[in-house]
Amino acid sequence: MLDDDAARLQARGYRLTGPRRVIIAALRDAGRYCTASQLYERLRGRSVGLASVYRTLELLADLGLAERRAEAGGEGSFLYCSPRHHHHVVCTGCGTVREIDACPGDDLARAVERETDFRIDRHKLDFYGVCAGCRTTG
Amino acid sequence: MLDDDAARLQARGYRLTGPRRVIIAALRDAGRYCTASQLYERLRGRSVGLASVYRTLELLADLGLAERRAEAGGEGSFLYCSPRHHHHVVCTGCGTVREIDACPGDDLARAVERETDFRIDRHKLDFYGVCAGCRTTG
DNA sequence: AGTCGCATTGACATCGATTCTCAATACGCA
DNA sequence: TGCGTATTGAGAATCGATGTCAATGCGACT
Repeated sequence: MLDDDAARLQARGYRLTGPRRVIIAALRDAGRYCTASQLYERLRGRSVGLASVYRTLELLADLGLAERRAEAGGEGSFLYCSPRHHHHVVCTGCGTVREIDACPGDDLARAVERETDFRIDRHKLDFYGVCAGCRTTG
Repeated sequence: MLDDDAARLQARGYRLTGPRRVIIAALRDAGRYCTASQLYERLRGRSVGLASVYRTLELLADLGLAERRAEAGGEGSFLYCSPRHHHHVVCTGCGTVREIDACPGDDLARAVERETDFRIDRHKLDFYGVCAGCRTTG
């Protein structure tokens, strides 16, 4: 787990416990959306309870270190991500997710404000495609 | 319910039943994300079963006429939307959602392809802000 | 390094959303 | 209008997510 994450946890008064270290590391290393039970499986033998996985994922989402998504089957899944503004590219082949800097920017947000008379605060953008590895592998 | 929706259902071999008409109309008129039980409540007295609400929402999502989202509390919610390419503006005050034409376009997608070596197929963009009504109402 | 308070944990109970089951119904076609 | 079959409603069953609680261990303060 990154020092930055540890600092972020403790800045909010949370303790840096063993289970949290392990869960966060597993989510970060996965590099894709994971469900609580997937992480729980991956951590078998490390004596981490399923409830702690849920609690930690919830905590990360609250800290801005993870993003929650709706699974097709209704199961919730989480993606580790950095707290700065960024967007994602998701490989529809293998599920890998990468953060990107590309951003539509304020110009488009202002255009939307003119079109709708909303005051825009933030936006969320995801790209879907096929990564280099999945293209060559077939 | 719109004729276009009916055509789309039947083009895929699905029957245009009473419950489906009612559920689709309710979702469309809501103009925001709705959970199955919210729609079920709204249809009390019309003898529509909860299971049918779930089944119809699933069907709409499959037909591209509804978009699924993860609720904070884990409950799934659906938004009626048109099958053409579009994006959304969500009011963080009242929950109203409007479709917009504004789009980052292919230029940004190509920039992402250069940055990541992914082959981009599609993207999804949501704006969040406050609508005119919620600004004046406070 | 030792002690102590309290946040956190694991195991299991519980809750609640979603799906399954199945006989009854009604849509769409001839 | 009649028939075959997809669809329905009701309730059971499933399974993801959260609550409970005594035991544990993090970290602040000596």
